[in-house]
Amino acid sequence: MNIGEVAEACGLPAKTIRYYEEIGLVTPDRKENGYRDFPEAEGHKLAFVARARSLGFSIEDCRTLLALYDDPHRASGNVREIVRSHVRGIDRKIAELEGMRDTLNHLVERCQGDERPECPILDDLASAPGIRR
Amino acid sequence: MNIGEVAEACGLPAKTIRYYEEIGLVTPDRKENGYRDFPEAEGHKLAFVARARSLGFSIEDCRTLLALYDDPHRASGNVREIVRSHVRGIDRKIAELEGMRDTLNHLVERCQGDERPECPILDDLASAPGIRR
DNA sequence: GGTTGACCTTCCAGTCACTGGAATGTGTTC
DNA sequence: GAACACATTCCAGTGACTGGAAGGTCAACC
Repeated sequence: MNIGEVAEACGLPAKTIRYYEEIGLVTPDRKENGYRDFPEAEGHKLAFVARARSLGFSIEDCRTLLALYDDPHRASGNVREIVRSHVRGIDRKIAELEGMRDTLNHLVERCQGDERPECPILDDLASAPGIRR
Repeated sequence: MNIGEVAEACGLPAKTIRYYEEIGLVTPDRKENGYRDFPEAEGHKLAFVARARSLGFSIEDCRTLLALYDDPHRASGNVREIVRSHVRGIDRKIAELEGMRDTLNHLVERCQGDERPECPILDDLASAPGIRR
C-alpha cells in the first residue's frame, strides 16, 4: 500500500505518517522507486495509533500500548494502569478548564458589554495579586 | 525593580518575563549596567498577563486584552466578546475531554486488569475503522 | 514522444509558550 | 579578593505535527 492509500484508510494525513516513521512508530518497507510500501500490519499499527491519539494518548503512550499489543505475554493489568493514569490526567484537565470557565462566566455576567469603557473583566485581570504595594 | 523582584511579585519565572519582552508584551527600561528595570506600570502588565494566562488566554489574546486595558476609549463589549469566545473554546475542550474520558472508563470497566494478556482495551484500539478489508 | 497532473520523495522552517543550559558580567558581603 | 546570588545573551529543545519548496515517478491522454 502506498502512503496515500494507507492515509485514506486510517484517516491520518500522509505528513503525519511520515513523521510517525521518522520517530520509529512504524517501519514501512520501500519499493524499488523509493516509495513507502505499507504491509497490512503497519496499516493496522497506524489505525491503532490514530485511535489512541483520538483518545488523547501521547505518542509515548502510543509507543508503549503498541508494544503491549505486540506482546503475547503482556498482562492486561499493565494496559489498564496506563489507561487509568491517562484518565486521571484528563480529569485534572477537565477540572482546571471548569475552574477557568466558571471564573470567566462570573466576569462575563458582571460586564455590561456595551460602548462604554468600564469593564469588570479588565478590572479583575488588573487586580491580580502581587504588585499591590 | 529588577527582574527577580518583579518575578517574585507577579509569580512568573524570570525566563518567562524575558520571553515576554522578546515578543513585545512588556518593554522594561534598562539600567546603566544593562539590567532590566521594571517601572510599576510594566509590573502591572506582567501581573495582568499572568492572571489572563492562568485563565487560559493565549498570548495573542493577552496582547489584545492589554491593548484594550490601555485604551481609555475601549468598548467593554469588545472585551466581553473576546472572553465569550474563549469560554466557547473551553467548553469545546471540556466536551472533547469528557468524551474521551467516558470512552476510556467504559473500556477500563470491561478489562480484568490481571496477569492475562486478554484485553478489551487493546482490542478496541485495534478495531479502529478503516484498514478492515 | 511529449505533456499534463496526481502522487511520491527529502529537507528545512514554523507553530506555541516556554524551559534548560552554557558562558559571561555585576553587585553585595565577608 | 573570594564567594555567591543575581543578572545578561544566545542557542537548543519540547510535542506533535504542519507548510512549503524543489524535485522524482507514474498513468493517461494527444
